[in-house]
Amino acid sequence: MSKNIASQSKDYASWYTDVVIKAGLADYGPVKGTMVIKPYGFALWELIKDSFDQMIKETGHENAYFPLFIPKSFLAKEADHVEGFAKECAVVTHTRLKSDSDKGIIVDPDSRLEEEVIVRPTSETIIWSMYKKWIQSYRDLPLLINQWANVVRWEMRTRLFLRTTEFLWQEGHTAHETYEQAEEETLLILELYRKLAEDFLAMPVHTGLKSESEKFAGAEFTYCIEAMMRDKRALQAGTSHNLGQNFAKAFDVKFQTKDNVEEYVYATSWGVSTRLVGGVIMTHGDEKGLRLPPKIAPFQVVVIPIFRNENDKSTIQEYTRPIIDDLITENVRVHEDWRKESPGFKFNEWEMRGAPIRLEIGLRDIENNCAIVARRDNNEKKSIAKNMLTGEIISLLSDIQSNLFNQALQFRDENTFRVDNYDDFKIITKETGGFIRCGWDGTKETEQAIKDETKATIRVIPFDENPKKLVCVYTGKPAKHEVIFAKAY
RNA sequence: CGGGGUGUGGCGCAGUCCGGUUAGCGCACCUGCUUUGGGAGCAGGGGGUCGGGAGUUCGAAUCUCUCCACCCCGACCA
Repeated sequence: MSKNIASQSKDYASWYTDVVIKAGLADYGPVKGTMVIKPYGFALWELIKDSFDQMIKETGHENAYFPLFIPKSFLAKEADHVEGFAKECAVVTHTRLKSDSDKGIIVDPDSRLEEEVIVRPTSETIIWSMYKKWIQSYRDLPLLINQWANVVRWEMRTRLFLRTTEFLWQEGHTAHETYEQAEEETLLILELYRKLAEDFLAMPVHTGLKSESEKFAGAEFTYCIEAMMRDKRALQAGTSHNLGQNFAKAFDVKFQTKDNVEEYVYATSWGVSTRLVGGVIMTHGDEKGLRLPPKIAPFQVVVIPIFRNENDKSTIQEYTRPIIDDLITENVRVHEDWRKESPGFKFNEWEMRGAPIRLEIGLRDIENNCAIVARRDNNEKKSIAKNMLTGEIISLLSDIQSNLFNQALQFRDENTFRVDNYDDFKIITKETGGFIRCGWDGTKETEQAIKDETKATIRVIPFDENPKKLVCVYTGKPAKHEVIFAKAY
């Protein structure tokens, strides 16, 4: 157990906050609910971002940027959409401040805007207002645009990375000729999200459909990836929406088909956010702090030199230089820690910060022509000959990557329960925690009743569902779907 | 928005009940020396409108009033 952070098993919430702050990922901003993403945390986000950016570019998407400010009236054009976001919109009503002898600086009442402007909580409306200008013919389709941006949702309760007033994300907005093409796009992106989560973040996810009540405001269908955190709660890690013609109709976006018929465009939108960083922390972290999957770790290898004096220091520098150069040549992200702190202090600190591999090099190793390699995922530590180091480290990194995934998968499986009666359901939600796989009669009423009584919600109707022969866990009627219930973030 | 709590160097706290020296402790920070293979030691040093305002008093971190901020727990959310 670490000296500086709360115990994960005893106080999960404090553990999480401690790790985020003390590992240097983020800090609180001065406005309630805002956060500063510090360099180490931002490097982590950038690696996630770059991985996904490459995936969408490979599948024909292009990046663009739309404005932060949206006319208030735009939001109202799609009924469900406005309903979903109205309660959490930041609104710009004035454009000037002025100094006041009593109160210092005040909002200048003369600067009130005629049409108030909202800060985007998401960009469907402004993007579709533009798509109307850009789309006339089937030749303009599909239109596959993504943007990396910040959005603002004025939340009541916030938590670093998981729910902040302002957060960073990507939002893809595509336009298609047919419903089928939109559906295909929605599922393609969901698959990329699965890949991002599982292959890069080493975070196993369930893929599937959201229930009617959990879907995005304005969507026909919402698909999602859903992960289990180490406190056994669920985290929605990404969503992909088939918007049908809802926004096309709201913004009057029509195109001419090959047959010269006018038709509304079919749309999708999809997003993942900095919440993924929270997911990584809560999927892999342990009592010592973070454990970062090598593919997204800002520093895959941290070199800790062990020296007594300036003389030792230069000897070690000389010995270490080619080792590091070799790793860098192989595209390994290396960090050297030459600070004055003691080696023990650095060991603990880099363990807390989740560096996958620590490379210890002292005079003793130079004598033996080797170095000590310690892995964060399972605490193994061994001496490796100098000429074997690069190869060994590269294979270790991929080993750590898959080990973290397997550990997380095993944890999820151990905490997933198949249940066929409501008594067991209640016991698990109340005492055990975890995912519950069970039958559901498909009604809103049942879903709501279960939520009210147990706080568990339908996280996902998984693609691999098999509702035949199942009964609804609540009503006992034949199940329409097999679903996963859990308490969620 | 309801319930609870906390505001004192950068961080964490003591002191507040019962007013009275120069507001104290730990961590962090700076300097020097000795250390360095699992969170180093010693010595010296810097840093405070005690959340803001008003009041009571010879005297307020401490008592009164008031405002503000933040945190935790509940209803909504990527």
